[in-house]
Amino acid sequence: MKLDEYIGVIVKRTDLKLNNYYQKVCNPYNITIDQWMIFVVLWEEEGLTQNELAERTYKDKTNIARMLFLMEERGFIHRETDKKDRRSLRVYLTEKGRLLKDEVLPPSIEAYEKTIAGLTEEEVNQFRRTLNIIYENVKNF
Amino acid sequence: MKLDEYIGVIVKRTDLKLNNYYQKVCNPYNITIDQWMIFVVLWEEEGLTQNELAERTYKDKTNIARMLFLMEERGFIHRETDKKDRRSLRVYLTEKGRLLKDEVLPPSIEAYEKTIAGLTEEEVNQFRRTLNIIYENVKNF
DNA sequence: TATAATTAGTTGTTATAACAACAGTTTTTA
DNA sequence: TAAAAACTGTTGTTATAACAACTAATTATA
Repeated sequence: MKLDEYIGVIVKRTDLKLNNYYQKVCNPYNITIDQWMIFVVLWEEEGLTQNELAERTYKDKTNIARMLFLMEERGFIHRETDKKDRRSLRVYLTEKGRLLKDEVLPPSIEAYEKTIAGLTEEEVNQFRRTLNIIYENVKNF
Repeated sequence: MKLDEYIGVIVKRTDLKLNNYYQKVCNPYNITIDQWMIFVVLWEEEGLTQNELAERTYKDKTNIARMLFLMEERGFIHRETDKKDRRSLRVYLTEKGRLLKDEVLPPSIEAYEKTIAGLTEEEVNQFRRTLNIIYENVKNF
């Protein structure tokens, strides 16, 4: 079986390019693509715990912790210990982090449009469905 | 726009799980999933240069060099300077690397089957086509 | 043919991914 | 209610990803 026939290989190949592309969209704002993911979540809802952020971004809590450390250091977010459960840290945007939304969101959406250029809406939906089946097939291994 | 709506995000999410899955298939043989990719290429054709390997695995030549360094250290491959072009290193499997093929290939193919479980052949083909369009859309940014 | 440009691979740096082990806190349960 | 179990986040480690800067070898060109 040739390398390209493995679904994992072509998904990874595409993921890397998508990453590069979205990273370039983020570069003018000096954020990484993974920080961008955290921002997209926080722009919708602040005050999540690190665990909740990890779930929503499909990332490991270990790595989320380190990303948030960098984002805090750079003044985009701050973290507060939950009063009721002192194990949890709740994550809030700073003014700097909030202001980024209006700058970063338009080019993000534009990038999305370019990603699906040449595809019909039905093709995109079918793609999402199939990708989801594949995700479900492998997620518990 | 919600995080999950971005194609890049759901592709990455699936890629990570696929990676985890294939890594678990590789674990019994003490190789990483990225080393597995290099093996799959070398089992088909030895004597490629590092650049050629980088192209075929869609990886950066910098990273390929470091992966091959580890694989050489662990006795899976060896590298020989090309006689005609002394800049190039050609990569060959050792006996240890070659013997791995019969062990690793069957579970790899089995993993592929599990990946596409519940999908028709046409759905898989359509998925490959759409993924390819997305890849082409973003690869040059 | 001497110099410039290109090519192949390496080294250094910053960031993410996964996993194991750990500390402190909270919840279960015996 | 005291001990055990579960939970939240951190630290340490190994490996990959991307990029810039570099060495050495080869090819192009003036």
